[in-house]
Amino acid sequence: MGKSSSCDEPGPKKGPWTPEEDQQLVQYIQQHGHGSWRALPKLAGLNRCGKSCRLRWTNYLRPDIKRGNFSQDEEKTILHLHSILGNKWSAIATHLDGRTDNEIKNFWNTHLKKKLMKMGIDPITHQPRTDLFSNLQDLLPSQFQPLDQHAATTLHDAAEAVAQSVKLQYLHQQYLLQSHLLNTGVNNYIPPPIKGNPVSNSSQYFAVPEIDEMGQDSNFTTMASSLSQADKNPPENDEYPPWFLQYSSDAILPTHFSINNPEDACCSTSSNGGIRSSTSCSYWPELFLEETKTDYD
DNA sequence: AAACAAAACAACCGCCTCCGC
DNA sequence: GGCGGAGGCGGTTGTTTTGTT
Repeated sequence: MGKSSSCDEPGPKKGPWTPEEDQQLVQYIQQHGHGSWRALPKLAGLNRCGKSCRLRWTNYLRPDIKRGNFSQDEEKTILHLHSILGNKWSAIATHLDGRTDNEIKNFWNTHLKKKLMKMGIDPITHQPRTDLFSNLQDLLPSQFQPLDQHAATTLHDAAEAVAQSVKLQYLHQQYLLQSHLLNTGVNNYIPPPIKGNPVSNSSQYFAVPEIDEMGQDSNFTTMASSLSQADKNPPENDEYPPWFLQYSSDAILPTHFSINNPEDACCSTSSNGGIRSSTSCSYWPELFLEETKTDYD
């Protein structure tokens, strides 16, 4: 720590590399190998510090570097590995041929992080952003707070809140399933059976607003549709990533709301004068079970 | 077409770990 | 075991490119 390096000394050029410098560096390494990075600049006739040369070579000039946009598969791999490894860019890079840690890091910071946040997922923990839900609660008028006895009389606003909640859950579920799919290498993943009382397999249950705007792809739409089907070949519990199981046990659908507008959300509700109601959600395995409320009166 | 903003990317910096002495 | 040099890593900054008004 605090040691001087060749880069700390005054003299060596900094900033963007010129094509001539690139050529000099490539030529030297091709002929002699890089050897000692510290000694390389002098030997190659470059007015750069060794560290700068190493970075330029490993991040840009190396012949095996893959340029261009990240593919869907690469994106999924990064998401999955990041959920396990965190910001260990070099470790992640070892799983992606031709991609450098720097490139992956940049891609994460400029694309994936924002994408996850947009989906309501904390990019650090890969868990749902609970702050969104607490904010949602804050936004509700006081008469709609969960314990309020009269909340059920204003179903429309409550349903909107649930729809938001459900949408975020849905988007998160997409993410989990994509990650699981990647993890298991299964191309036609059929989720486990749905507990409770699935309402129907009507397509309306997949009409979640703004899915396309949130980066939905057609493959996943197909997979999501399969969620309403009967169990065919469910994976064993231990095949799920740990965070999937944890999330599944932490269903956060508000329990004192009722929905009277199923096409606005992914749930269906039967109600009894707005006082007693039940809500069934049909396509999140073990996540949205049938909720029956009887405590209002 | 110009100005400005946002996004993307390359490069730098400080710190850490490893390894030889 | 301690020290110091070299290389590596992750965070951050600076520059360039692209998009928008």
